[in-house]
Amino acid sequence: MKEIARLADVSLGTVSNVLSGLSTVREPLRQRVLEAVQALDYQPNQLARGLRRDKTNIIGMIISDISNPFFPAVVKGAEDTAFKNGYRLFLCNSDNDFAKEETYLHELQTYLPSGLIIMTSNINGSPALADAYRKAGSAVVYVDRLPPLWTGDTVTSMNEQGAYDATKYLIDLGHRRLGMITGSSTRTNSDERVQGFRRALREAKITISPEYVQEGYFEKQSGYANATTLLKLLPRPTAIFAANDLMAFGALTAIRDMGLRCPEDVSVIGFDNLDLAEIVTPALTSVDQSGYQLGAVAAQLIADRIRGDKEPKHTHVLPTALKLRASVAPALIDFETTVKKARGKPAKRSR
Amino acid sequence: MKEIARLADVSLGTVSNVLSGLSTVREPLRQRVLEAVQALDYQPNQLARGLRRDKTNIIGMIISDISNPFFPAVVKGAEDTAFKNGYRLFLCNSDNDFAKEETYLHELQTYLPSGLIIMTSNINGSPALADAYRKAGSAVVYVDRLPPLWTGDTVTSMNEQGAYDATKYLIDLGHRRLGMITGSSTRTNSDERVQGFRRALREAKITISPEYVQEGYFEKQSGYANATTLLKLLPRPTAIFAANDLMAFGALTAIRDMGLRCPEDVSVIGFDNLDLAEIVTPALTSVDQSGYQLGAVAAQLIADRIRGDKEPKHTHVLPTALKLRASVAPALIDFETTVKKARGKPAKRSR
DNA sequence: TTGAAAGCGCTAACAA
DNA sequence: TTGTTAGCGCTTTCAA
Repeated sequence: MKEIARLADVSLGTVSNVLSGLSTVREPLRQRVLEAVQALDYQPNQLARGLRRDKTNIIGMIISDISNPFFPAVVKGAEDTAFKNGYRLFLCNSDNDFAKEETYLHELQTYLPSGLIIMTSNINGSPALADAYRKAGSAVVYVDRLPPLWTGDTVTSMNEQGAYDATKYLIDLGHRRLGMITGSSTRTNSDERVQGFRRALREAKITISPEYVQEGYFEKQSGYANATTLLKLLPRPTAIFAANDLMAFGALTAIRDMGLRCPEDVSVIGFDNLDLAEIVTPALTSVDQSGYQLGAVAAQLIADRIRGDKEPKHTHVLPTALKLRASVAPALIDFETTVKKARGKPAKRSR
Repeated sequence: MKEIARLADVSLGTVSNVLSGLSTVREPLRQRVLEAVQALDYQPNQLARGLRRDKTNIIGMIISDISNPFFPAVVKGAEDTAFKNGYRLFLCNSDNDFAKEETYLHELQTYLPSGLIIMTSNINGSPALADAYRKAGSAVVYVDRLPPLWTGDTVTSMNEQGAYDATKYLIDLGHRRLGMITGSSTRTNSDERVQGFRRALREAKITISPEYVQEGYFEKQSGYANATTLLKLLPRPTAIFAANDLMAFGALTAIRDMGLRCPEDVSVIGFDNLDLAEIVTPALTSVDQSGYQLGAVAAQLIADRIRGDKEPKHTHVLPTALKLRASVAPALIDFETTVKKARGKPAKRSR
């Protein structure tokens, strides 16, 4: 910057004013400065600028597991929107390791980012740290998974409704013995999906015993293992709703490995509508949520906050949509259940 | 930091010395400082530290497309290794947009990172910028895709050999009419895979006309489109080698959509050995490359460089391995070709 | 409208 | 062994 000042024969302050675009610098001077900037291929030192301004153009984004194929879309949405608004997205992958998440959270803050987008790996842990960001003047948004204690801005999908829609679809096709593979119970999005599943059952007056809802952890192997457990239950479920696509993929493999067929013997629905849902065989029916939108809305929220939005709290909930594919078929006429009903009803009446 | 100095009743310099761990501070003082650090939950301002030290603990990583499912493994490998060495990985996604890559490259540099790991989106563009990093004292490694003009450290997989192995495997199974879907020609890794393919053909004295090698761009749709083109050729290829798994997935769909069967009518091999290669139907035979290792080696290279490694140039080339799955079958006895040979040979002799 | 100068939080050279 | 101080590159008063 000194060099520029020398080359353009102005003071440091003038160079700064030109670069900040803010001030009232006379045109000839401005030109000289800009030429010097060009000539020297100057880039302002963001470290010094940030130190002085008490704020950088960084938006930090913490994600819990970059391997989960749902996340890239979220990152892309956040990235695009942040970039357009002049911010740079710095991604930190916590690898589902909460200690790592804390380290990143602590350290990232000392880079004085303008904002923080966080898909936490532990909904019980971070709000205190995130609050420190807010106190320091950074905008914070939780995305996808919300710690109950968090009182600030959030962006999520309609998890409950999406799960409800998927379950209702199965019920409408005649399925009565439904199984579900949930995500980890430390994730609110999983809980909401379970609630949607249960609401649909309740409305249809279907009761299932607890072992028909198995807890997984959002990964393929977990879908495989839990589907295997579900399919060994008697009576066997005719349909499985998995809380995400990865687990649904695992379920498809489990079904095949047990000598069963999807959808003839067991229907499967996932959640996320990953690109791959179309590729697997059979193509997977899935609840679509827009990861891109999730990220884009979060980044926009931060940009707005920085520009002075003072609303007490934004709570964005984005719509989902059921994508119908080949992994679901109508339930076969269910002899066993029919017989039981026939036996059961008189018994009920006789009370 | 001032507060700490006050609380521990020492000077700023002493606090700094304790925090840097370097100096000879008497134990009682050291304790007082550390207690104060605890009490105030102090985190050093990395902006100020970086500005002063002329270097931060950031390793920047630029990837061209976070949606490509091969990349997360690379990122994870880099992340783990960087973190263990005390560096923080900041990821920038250029979205295959070279202008964006340039912007990130320019701006990231002014954060004075210790290192830069780059999977470029354009092998012709960035070495000049990357050289600026080296001049500024940051270690730079190119991963996966290497600009020909780059003279520094690199980490890649054995693309040529992997492709050779895959092709030879097909040839050994009797395939003679082979098709290939390449990646974009601006990527060196794609070129190397084409070379491996051609070497195997050459060694087996198989010649194919140019239209049996179609140029794709590493995405699923591109695999679909190019496979469709290949399968319309006469004689139809009995096997297709795709330069990555995503394109191979597209090819599988194309085969099905044309009413053909894999592997009975057409065998398919991909490259990358994504997790999903096991999930698709039929399970995809693929050349495995370790993304995790690619990233880990790159990050280690940077850590070593920062610690003073002065070797002129490191060129790591990691092994690949062919993973056999259901998408390949032996070639059927090939009547058409046999007839041609029978006709051709006498003709040749008569010359 | 422009220039001079203080200071952001930290490190490192030097003095005590 | 500890304290003092200059200064990293920039922004932002304030004065000219």
